[in-house]
Amino acid sequence: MPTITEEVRRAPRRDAAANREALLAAASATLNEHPDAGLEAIASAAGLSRRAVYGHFAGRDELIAALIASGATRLNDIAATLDHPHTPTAIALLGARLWHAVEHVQLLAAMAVREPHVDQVAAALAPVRERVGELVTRGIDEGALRGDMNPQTLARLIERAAIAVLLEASVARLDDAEGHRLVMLSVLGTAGLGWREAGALIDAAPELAYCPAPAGVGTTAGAPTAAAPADAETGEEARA
Amino acid sequence: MPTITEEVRRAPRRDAAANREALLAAASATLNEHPDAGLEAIASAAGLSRRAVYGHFAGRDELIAALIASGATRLNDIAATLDHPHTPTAIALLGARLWHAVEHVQLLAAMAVREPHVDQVAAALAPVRERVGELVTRGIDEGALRGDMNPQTLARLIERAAIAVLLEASVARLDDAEGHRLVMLSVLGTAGLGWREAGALIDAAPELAYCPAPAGVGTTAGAPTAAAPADAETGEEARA
DNA sequence: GATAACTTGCACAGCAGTGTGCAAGTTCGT
DNA sequence: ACGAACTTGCACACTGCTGTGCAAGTTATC
Repeated sequence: MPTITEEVRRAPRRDAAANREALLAAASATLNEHPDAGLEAIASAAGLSRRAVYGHFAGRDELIAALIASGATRLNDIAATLDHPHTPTAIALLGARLWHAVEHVQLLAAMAVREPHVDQVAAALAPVRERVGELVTRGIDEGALRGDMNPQTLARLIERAAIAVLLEASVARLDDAEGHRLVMLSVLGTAGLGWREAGALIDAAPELAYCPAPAGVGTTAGAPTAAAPADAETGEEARA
Repeated sequence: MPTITEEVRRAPRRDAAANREALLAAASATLNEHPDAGLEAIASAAGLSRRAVYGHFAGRDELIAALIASGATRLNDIAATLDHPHTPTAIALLGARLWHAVEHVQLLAAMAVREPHVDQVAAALAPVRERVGELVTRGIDEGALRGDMNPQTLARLIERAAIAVLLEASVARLDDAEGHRLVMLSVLGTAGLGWREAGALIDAAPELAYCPAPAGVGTTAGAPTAAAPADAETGEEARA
């Protein structure tokens, strides 16, 4: 007897939650290709009508807000559950991990420039920024990272370097292994390491080696023309 | 007697051209802060009414198109009138030169992500891309740049590294000298040089030294609340 | 100072998107 | 199979922008 307040109410239908997820997934996919896509496009990509969206979200902004929150959580988790005694390795590792969340990064990056959401993205991503800031400061103190610029600035540049590769991934058709290595190289280069040094570091550290996709899921960068349900890809699975 | 076809027509008023320039300048300033600003905002920033805009441009898109074209010309010129036997120096120099055209780069970068203009920006910027591609290829062949990635890819990453700094300039308040050095460091780092190596290179090459603003013009990054005419900045001056 | 060039203000049409209300349908849970 | 949960389709109001027409004003130029 699930009394909510004082009324006997039937449990919500299971497909409702499923549709909500479908909407989020479709929104993620659609907005990655057309960041200004309307609710119509998103809804129909999820196999629903525009009207149905308002049954799950208060409106467009709330839908996107949920998307941002979910993406940011993912990225923040990545940054939080990560460390390595050798700071450059830690930073490369961070880049590599981000590679496995490309779509999220791409989406967040797109929204970080679209007016209603700028502040929200910035706020939601504060933890990662914080973490990167720590790593960079530590690295500079150890003399393991470049000592010729402000830690804050360096942190932002590293962040942008990573994003640059992840965005480039959509243009140039990078396969998983390429992308994996490229983010690390780019990030390390920005961090001050010479290219041979960076390459050697990556090849030496087993943690940084590329291990092919765990299952058959496949982190596709080029999206499937939308309209593909693509269920479980919003907030699940996280293993080393 | 200025007969155009067969009618005697008075020469166009001089202030019309001035207003056109004012519009372009205002648009540049306004769009740099609010990339989605409407014609109303732009026009009034230029001291004109929205209606007057249509006397100079067919519409919003054409106004922006003009802006893009002008900005791209500037950047293409920079890339064209530039070379140095030492490839890394050439690349650093390119970065440094771009620093003196921050506003243009910022604007172009913003428009390169706004739907109606994506293709146009890409097309207009082809020459710079071409040039960067040449330099990178040359550098790799010489062994002066990193040899661990596709030239095309490296070129794009260097491009993005430069843009990253120029965008960061708006956030962190970088003064001219800082920015100048930072772009070069960032670009060289992405190109594969270690940070000490890059620093040494910059300090050694007199071409790369920062020489303060030529006149009292000042390439301000933080915009002057718009409404500033800022006349000659469309397509002039190019020296070695 | 006449006159064309240019600006203004307003009114209007149009478009694309959002958010709502409601009646009718479909589908899941019990 | 009943009923609630959920979806649909349509209609509508509303917002914020673009683009146009026109009459009346201002201003540079001849």
